Amino acid sequence: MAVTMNDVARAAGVSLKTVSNVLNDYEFIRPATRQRVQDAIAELGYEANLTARSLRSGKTHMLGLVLSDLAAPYYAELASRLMTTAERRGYRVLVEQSGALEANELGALQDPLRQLTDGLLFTPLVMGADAVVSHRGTKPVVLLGEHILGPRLDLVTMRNQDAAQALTAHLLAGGRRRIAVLGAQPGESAGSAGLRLNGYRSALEDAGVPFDPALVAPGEWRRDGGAAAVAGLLERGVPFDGVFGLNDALALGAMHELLVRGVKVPRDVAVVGFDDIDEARFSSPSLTTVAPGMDEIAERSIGLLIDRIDGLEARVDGVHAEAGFVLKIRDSAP
Amino acid sequence: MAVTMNDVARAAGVSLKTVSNVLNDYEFIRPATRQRVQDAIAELGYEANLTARSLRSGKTHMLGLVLSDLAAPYYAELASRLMTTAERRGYRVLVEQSGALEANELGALQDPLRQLTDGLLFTPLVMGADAVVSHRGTKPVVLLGEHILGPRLDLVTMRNQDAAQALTAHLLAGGRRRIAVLGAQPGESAGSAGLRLNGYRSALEDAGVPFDPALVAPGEWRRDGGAAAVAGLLERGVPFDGVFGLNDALALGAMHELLVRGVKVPRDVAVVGFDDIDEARFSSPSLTTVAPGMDEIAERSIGLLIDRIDGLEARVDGVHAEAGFVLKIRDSAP
DNA sequence: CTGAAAGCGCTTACAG
DNA sequence: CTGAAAGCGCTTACAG
Repeated sequence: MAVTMNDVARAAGVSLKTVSNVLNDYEFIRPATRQRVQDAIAELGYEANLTARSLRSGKTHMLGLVLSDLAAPYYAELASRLMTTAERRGYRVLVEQSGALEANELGALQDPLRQLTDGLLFTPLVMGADAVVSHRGTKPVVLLGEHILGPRLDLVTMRNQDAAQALTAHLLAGGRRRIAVLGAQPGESAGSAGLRLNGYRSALEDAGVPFDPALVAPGEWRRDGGAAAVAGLLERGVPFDGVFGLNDALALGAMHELLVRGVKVPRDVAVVGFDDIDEARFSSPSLTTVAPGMDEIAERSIGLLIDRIDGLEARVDGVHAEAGFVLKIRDSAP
Repeated sequence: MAVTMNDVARAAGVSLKTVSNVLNDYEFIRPATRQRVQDAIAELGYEANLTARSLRSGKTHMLGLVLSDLAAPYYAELASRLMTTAERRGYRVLVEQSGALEANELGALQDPLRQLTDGLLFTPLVMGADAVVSHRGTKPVVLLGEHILGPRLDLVTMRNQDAAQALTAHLLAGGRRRIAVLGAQPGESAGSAGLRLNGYRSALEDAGVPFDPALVAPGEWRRDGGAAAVAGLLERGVPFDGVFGLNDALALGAMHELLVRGVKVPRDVAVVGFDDIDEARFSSPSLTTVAPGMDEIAERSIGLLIDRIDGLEARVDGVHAEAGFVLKIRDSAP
């Protein structure tokens, strides 16, 4: 079998505890003793057994990450960054996909696999705040996004409303007056969709442009959802000269559909998205969008979660953090 | 603390072993006994401690997945599918990014974290076969992709050469004669790049078109790599009427760069990629590419790895599996 | 069919 | 500064 701490202790002529002390950087060890132990470790090629360590210590140094779909570009980029950030802090990330199904979101929260993590980064798309609070268990949970806002929940988010308002204002400044919104219900006011829609409405109001619910088209936040939503508007004969996809995937799908149907972008219709995924720089035309501070979101959510795990952050109320955003003006809406 | 098996045993009036038997679906238990145990489990809300189970059994029911970058669309889509497939078989996937750096690839292979997995899916981009063989350790490793071909290594791959040949033949049939290749060195013959380049050359040969090394441009397999590679060709004044991006990201980046510079696609230059990522359907123009059987790759690699773990697959030589491919003709190269 | 015991490889009070 | 002992919560031979 593998080399154990016992083997190391025997080889170094010390007790188990002393080996453990060396391994855990305990301060008060005689240098000579420490050296003997380290030599024995090197010679035997000893490697700590992580499972045994977890069983005894109750710590795993893993963080869970629950998101709807890792194949969605925004989540893929976010997950990649979260993993890099966590690694720098000595943690690994275990990803789970919920498919944006309420049963799976609840399942992820109650999954026995949470035993293998010290805390959870959770992006609930359908679960309500109360349900999260009552099922989150005893380990720290930090929410990403904003479907859910509960005073008792930690949350790291982006400036959805302000960024959406800035995007819409940009379209209005370019002379657009009938701006379709893709990915929301007309009356929606909660969650990322609702907040972004609010921002859109504020910008309209500021410009004295009336809100037309006929311009709001629901759709899955994917490329095919954007294509279908814009196709629906065209087929219903709703006139528009701008499109705001509530995320880049929606906007890119919509842009494709417009171009296929011979509608020129941006001449006939200007298009903007939200997220600034890498693809936005390389679409044709390139996509005007907003960069929601993904690095900051990754940094702060990992930091907050680890602080909760370590007990460095002990506020009973939820901590709320919000990243800054940057408008990215490109060719789809110059 | 949490409810343990001991608590359950006491509540049910049986021994620890009997509880364990019930939990592990041991066959020969008196129905009444099983019932009493199950009632106790339900009543106490007992949940098995996965760490303790792993420590004792040596199994974790986790698979490692090492890839270069989770934010790359092909890998994001692959990882998503591998996770779904593994879950159906009772396994979870722990992802690690190597950044395509040899040190990180080696690090992933030797990472203590491998203790937490029963086997590894590994996509080496720079490591050689010998290095993998000598550092893979004792647990099963299945390779994805083909930078590496060693008779002693399990490998699940795609038909790189045949698919590349079919794509190139399609461009040739459309009358293109000077087809640039992005993402390879002119003399490359190993790895995905080499195999795809071989396919390209076979198709040229079949058509009696001479191979021109000046048409082969290296570049990172990303959108920006494709844009830079095609810009280089244009600036060097190399004439071409077709572009084969060795993956979709390269092709999409190149297409963007061409369009920005006023080169019409497909009129002036036809563009094809490789992978059939979701984005390929929604670019403008949509991208002609090849779907390399990702579902099949996910299914077979997970299946093979689990068979190795369970000892159901015991061949000493590496098992090699190859998924089928489908050409996707779209507007960038009709 | 079920039980009592050992042990997976660590960390953690408790002594000294 | 270091040691001997207990124990985290399971599974696994070994008996019977």
